[in-house]
Amino acid sequence: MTSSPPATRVRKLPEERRAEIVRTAARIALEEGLERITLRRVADELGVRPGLIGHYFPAADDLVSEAFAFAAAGERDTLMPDAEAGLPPTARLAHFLVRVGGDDYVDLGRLWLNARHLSRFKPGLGAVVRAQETTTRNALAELIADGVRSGEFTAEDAMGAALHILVTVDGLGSYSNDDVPFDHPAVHDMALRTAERLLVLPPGTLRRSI
Amino acid sequence: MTSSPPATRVRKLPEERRAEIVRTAARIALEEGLERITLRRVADELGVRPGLIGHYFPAADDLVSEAFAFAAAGERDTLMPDAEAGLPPTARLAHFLVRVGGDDYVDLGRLWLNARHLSRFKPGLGAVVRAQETTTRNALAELIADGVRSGEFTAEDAMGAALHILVTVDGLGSYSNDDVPFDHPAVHDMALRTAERLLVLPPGTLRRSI
DNA sequence: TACCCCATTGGTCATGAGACCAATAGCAGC
DNA sequence: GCTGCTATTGGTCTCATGACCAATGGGGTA
Repeated sequence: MTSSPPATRVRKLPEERRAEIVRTAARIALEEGLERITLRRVADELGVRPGLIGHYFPAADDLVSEAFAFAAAGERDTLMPDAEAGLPPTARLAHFLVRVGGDDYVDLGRLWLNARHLSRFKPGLGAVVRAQETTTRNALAELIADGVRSGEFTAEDAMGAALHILVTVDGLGSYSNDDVPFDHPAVHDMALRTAERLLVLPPGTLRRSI
Repeated sequence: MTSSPPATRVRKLPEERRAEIVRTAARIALEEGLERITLRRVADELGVRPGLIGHYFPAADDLVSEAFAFAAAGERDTLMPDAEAGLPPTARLAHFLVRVGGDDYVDLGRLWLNARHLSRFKPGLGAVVRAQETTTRNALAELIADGVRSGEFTAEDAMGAALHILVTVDGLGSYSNDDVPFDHPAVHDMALRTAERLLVLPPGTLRRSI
């Protein structure tokens, strides 16, 4: 009955184990929140001992920061189709904004809210958050600049337009944890409509371009 | 040396003690965050024993919710001058948006970020957050409706405009914990300029009206 | 003045966190 | 095949939390 489990000790390559730990922590962060990332919790998920996680991350906060960076970078790649994909800027922007406004975004919106708050207490996480914000901001500004060059968008200041759009996206993301968000026509597609106004696109262009 | 402090036991009226506890917890929340509200911490501030706080708040979460409600309601009264103050809608709106965009708002912006995130784990707090959002939303919509009635503003949908303004305010509030916010003309007075556009006011009207 | 309610004390207990460390066992290189 | 490095184990220690409770004494009331 009280047979202790085999406890067969598996030794992996350090990089492999480390990647596995970060990936697991990122999944926990997305599903349950950054504060649920603990040495014990990650260890349980991987079927190893907590001490091992501590071996790779002597400061638990570093694991939290890295997990957020991993999750945010991975999700951004999903949200913003690369220019290499061959899509025109209008379609790329539309993809981004539609997904960001859609139901699938709730987890990621929550994660950003989570990280932005937690960075108040964890300076390391704050640095990562700001770095991720910079990357997203630059990617969006670049996308807009592409559109201006191709004549699809009209904007004097691509970075200014990107910032404005992101403020709207983050503002809407503030309500990620409201189980019953306030329903009003003004908030429907607010990010899409804001982008169309800023880039001088006829209303409905973005949603239609998908 | 080891003289134990007198431990003079002060007995206060329940309502008085309770109010004192909530007020102290709200101050801690504003200065250090809602998660710093603990029975021990509040007890230390008041010079009483932790058990006493537990007596008034058998569930610690309820103290957190009430502290947030107290802080948010109190700060809103400061931010949004009442109609009774005799100020015209334009000046009242300008006061609100200037303060919300100013440096004094960081603490409150952080608190809202804090509460919106924490409500993921504390349903009771979530209900309070939504109630406070509703109150703010209605107050702003009412202010805008006043302005439309007096002919100062032009808006078909006062609630829609209020929502749009609040999304912008909350979006900007997302960056409350960034020690070095990204500096760009587009974010300067974004809330003010958004309000002027929505309410069909000449640019600069709001800031000038103070 | 005496009584009694209940605000307040001062503990205990269980839980879960991170940090730390000596012992162990995979596994690659000699 | 042996040896040495180190990934991994399995503990321990300390700290903070919330919940719970019996005893105490302040102060209004009879």
